[in-house]
Amino acid sequence: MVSMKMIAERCNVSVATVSKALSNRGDIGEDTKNRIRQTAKELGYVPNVAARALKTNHSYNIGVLFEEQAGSGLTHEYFSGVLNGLKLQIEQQHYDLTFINTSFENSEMTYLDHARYRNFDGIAVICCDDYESAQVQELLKSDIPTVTVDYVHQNCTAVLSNNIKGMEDLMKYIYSQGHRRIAYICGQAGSYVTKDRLAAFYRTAEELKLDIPEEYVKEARYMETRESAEATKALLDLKNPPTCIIYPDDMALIGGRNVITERGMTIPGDISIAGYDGIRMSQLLHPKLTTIRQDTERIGREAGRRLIQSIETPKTALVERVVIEGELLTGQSVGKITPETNNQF
Amino acid sequence: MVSMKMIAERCNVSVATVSKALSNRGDIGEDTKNRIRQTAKELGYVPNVAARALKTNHSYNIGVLFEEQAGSGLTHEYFSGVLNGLKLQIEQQHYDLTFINTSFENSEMTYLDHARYRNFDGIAVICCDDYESAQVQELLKSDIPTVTVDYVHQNCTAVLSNNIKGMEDLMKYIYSQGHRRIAYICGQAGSYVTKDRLAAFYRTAEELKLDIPEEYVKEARYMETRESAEATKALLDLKNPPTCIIYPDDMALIGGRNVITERGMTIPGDISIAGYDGIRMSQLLHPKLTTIRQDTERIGREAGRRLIQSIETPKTALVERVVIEGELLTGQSVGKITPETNNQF
DNA sequence: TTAAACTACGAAAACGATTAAGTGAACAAA
DNA sequence: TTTGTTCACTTAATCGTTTTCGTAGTTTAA
Repeated sequence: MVSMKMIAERCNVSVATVSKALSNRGDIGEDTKNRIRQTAKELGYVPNVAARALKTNHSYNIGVLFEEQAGSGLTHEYFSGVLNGLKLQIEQQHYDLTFINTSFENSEMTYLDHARYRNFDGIAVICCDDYESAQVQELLKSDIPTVTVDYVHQNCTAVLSNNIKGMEDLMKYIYSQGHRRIAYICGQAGSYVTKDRLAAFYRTAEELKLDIPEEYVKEARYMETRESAEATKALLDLKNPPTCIIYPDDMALIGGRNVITERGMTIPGDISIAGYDGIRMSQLLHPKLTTIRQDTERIGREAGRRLIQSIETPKTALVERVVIEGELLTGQSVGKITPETNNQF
Repeated sequence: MVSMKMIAERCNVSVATVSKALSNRGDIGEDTKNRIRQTAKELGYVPNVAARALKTNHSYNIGVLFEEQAGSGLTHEYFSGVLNGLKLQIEQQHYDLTFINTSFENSEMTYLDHARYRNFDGIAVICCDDYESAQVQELLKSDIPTVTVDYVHQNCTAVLSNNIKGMEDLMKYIYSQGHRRIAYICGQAGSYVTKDRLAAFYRTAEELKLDIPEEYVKEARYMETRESAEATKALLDLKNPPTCIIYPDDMALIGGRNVITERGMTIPGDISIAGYDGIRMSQLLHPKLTTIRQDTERIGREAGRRLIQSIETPKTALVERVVIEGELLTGQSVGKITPETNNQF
């Protein structure tokens, strides 16, 4: 490997001079600088990041926590979309992205230990089974600049998809189509996302003067088509079934959708359904799904931008709450219905 | 940050002794070793990977090339599945995973430069727009241990999904259901995957004594629903349309599926379709797709395992071709048809 | 008793960069 | 001429490890 030392010898200068020439700062003559840079290029010099990090304590590396139940997190379109946005943004700003190791078979390293070990300049927490766990909390409380997605911690800047507005938009659209009996299969309790959406669901219902019977709200984990199928069955079996069901996400919706079509009901003729996320597939299905598209790339990019900002100018760094708006995709899975339909019971 | 020096002072030994105690090698007394390890734990010592890498030239870090047309590669279920497998495997073996930077706005670093800069012990090439580009070739030819997925280079161990067997299985199953007029919308030429599948398609057709008119083979890029929709239209408009269409992948299939249903045709009543990949959604649709499930996690894991093997025992390292079998999911999108149907023209 | 061998540790160089402080030359001001 | 100031560069310390070699002290062999 070609080092500064070699360049220094070749140019008959000291290593310090080479450093100054390449980093473009410090006192150095114009012509020497050019001569050095030229030779560096000729020799194919690449700086040694380990040496630099050792000296400067600055790794230009961001750690990303991407914990995943069942080990399949990377294949979730929402999270992988966010990760992709994050990656694009930080690469643009000349940082690299390394996964925070989530395997502790033999080692006893915590997330924070791992972050220190790798000398991450900053940390992005994208997805995580249990934010309240000791390990994650230790990480969030640490003094390493950290940004979280869809989770709020006092110490960290958070980028949040506007689930409140999203749910509100969705509800109001459904209402505008004439629906008055709206059910909601929400994702697992304990998640911030669920909490926000559920609160928005109830609040909007109140605003619209809708009565939401207790049995209209079921729980099914995100992405779990079986659970959403079960919940759908329960809803359809009610004495007064809803005219529209909102699902935790587009994938979970499919589970319910299958139950509905198996029963010979049509969408949106006999019942309307709405999803969340706006995954690619949602706009390819027939009928196109009514859903909220989340701008995953934007979420990831904002997270990256803020994180690097707080790394590079710590004094001006604020703990911010950045909210990214979703977009209502009306699709065709929520149909127009007449008032009578709502009162058929 | 607590360093070896601090531990050394606290224990009244030299730094060298601490190093030996913690690395568990070298000559050292049993009791001193324990004393040192104890203090290290108490102080919360974490090794400094930069210093270690600088000295040993071993970063315990794997670079992954994940290049992505349109910047959305991470959301492709196949690739993200492979990446996930890779991540799981190498973390198990105490390596970390860092993305090879694909942004060159201001910098002029090539992939290889970036790999050298980060001192990657090994490289995994998971997905890549153009394997033949100078940059990628430079990387593959370099002396850094490298493993490729679904691409073969003389220097590198390759992990390959068995596209040949997969296509053969698919064809034979379709044939067994009575189909004799089988069309294939293949992915973009230039990809190894396409080449293999296309060759297998023709070879199996020959074996089955099937006649494949030239117009039965169309091209549409992977994941591109519009292009597959166009190709489907062309096929349906033929004087002698096929009774079954094989798509580049499950996602592209949806494009074709929509065209078919828009024309009022039923699947598999009026026409049969088959996909590839076996994405989650494929088994949730009605009818379930006939497709080949690729074992993405296994592919990723194998890639990781072989890569680390060739890093840690370079002498025994072979350039291997590891083939991972897919699995036929029969689904219901390919229907049984009678001989007459095949000869209706 | 003496030499050889072994044990347990320390001293010091090295990895490749950064950076504060120092130095000699050139030049300007007094 | 002397003094002070810039300029352009060098010296040398430093970051936290690893690793080779050296060396006391102890044990064993002759």
